[in-house]
Amino acid sequence: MSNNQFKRGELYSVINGMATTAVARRLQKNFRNAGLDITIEQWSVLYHLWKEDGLSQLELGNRTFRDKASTTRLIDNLEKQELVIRVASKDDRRINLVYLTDIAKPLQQITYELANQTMNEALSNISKEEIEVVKNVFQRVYDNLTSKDLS
Amino acid sequence: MSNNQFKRGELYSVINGMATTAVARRLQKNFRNAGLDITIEQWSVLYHLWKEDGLSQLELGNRTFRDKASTTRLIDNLEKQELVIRVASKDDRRINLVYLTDIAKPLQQITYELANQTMNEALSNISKEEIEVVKNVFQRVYDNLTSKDLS
DNA sequence: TTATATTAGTTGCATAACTAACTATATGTC
DNA sequence: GACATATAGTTAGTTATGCAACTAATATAA
Repeated sequence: MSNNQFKRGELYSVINGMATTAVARRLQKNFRNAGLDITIEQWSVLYHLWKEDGLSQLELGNRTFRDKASTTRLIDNLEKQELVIRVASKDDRRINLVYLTDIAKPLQQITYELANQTMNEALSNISKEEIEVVKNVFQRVYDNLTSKDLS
Repeated sequence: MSNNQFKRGELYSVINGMATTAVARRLQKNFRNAGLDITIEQWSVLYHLWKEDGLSQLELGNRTFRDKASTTRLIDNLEKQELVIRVASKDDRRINLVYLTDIAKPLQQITYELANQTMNEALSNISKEEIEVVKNVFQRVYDNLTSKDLS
């Protein structure tokens, strides 16, 4: 086992455990402290609906990197909290289009502010150039692992 | 909301959803294809025990970035699969020391190989310098969010 | 030395993840 | 039109996560 390989193994635990978990936990805590009763997973769905309302469940799953079973239950919970509603598509009745309710709409601004605030804390003392490298590396990692699928 | 801030909000979804999830899923798949019946979360615990056997549950939680409740249940499952055993410390009977069993020990080599192989796939075409930047950024993100705790 | 506080671990409750098997609707082919 | 196939979503089963409240053991302080 070469030294280079071992370093890559170490990187795995860095990537997967540490920083992203810390960011997620802090953002969740900031939501809670602000009296917002939503999870960051629910927020990730709302985030895409604020950008484009009325997406299908499958499209929401693609954009948030979830399989369809996970997406189903997240939307179950969002619907229970009356933040979204499912509407069967008229063109294709297999498809559920997901729409924001009037309860969800005003949450956009406050949650964006909390997310920005959290990222500012997380990324203070980190340069734009470094951020660009991270984004770029992550995109390429994603591409490396999804282009040729194993099944 | 400044343009810079918005970019940081975008970064959050990149960091948290995409690449790390893809790496975790691929590694899990590679374990399964090799006939290994362990989760990557269980592996993260074994990984630290292979480096240093007989850690306390709390110490294992610290090293794998989990709270003590999650650690308890992860070790419950590892114990059910007979991969580790709990031994009460003689010095302080509140403490459980966690030890690898003879079943777990031979898994080290094969899982390291699969992890390295997965990271090689994930990081092909990514330079050492870029990897260093990512590691460094993640360490600083973690430090930024854990030095001054909110509670 | 007894009362109080701290620490390590467990348990209950809720949310979320993935796989595999399932239902229902649409599409394609003969 | 009928049969096979593909697609969107749901459900069952298992594992994992976090918070809060709890127990048991140890340390501190009066």
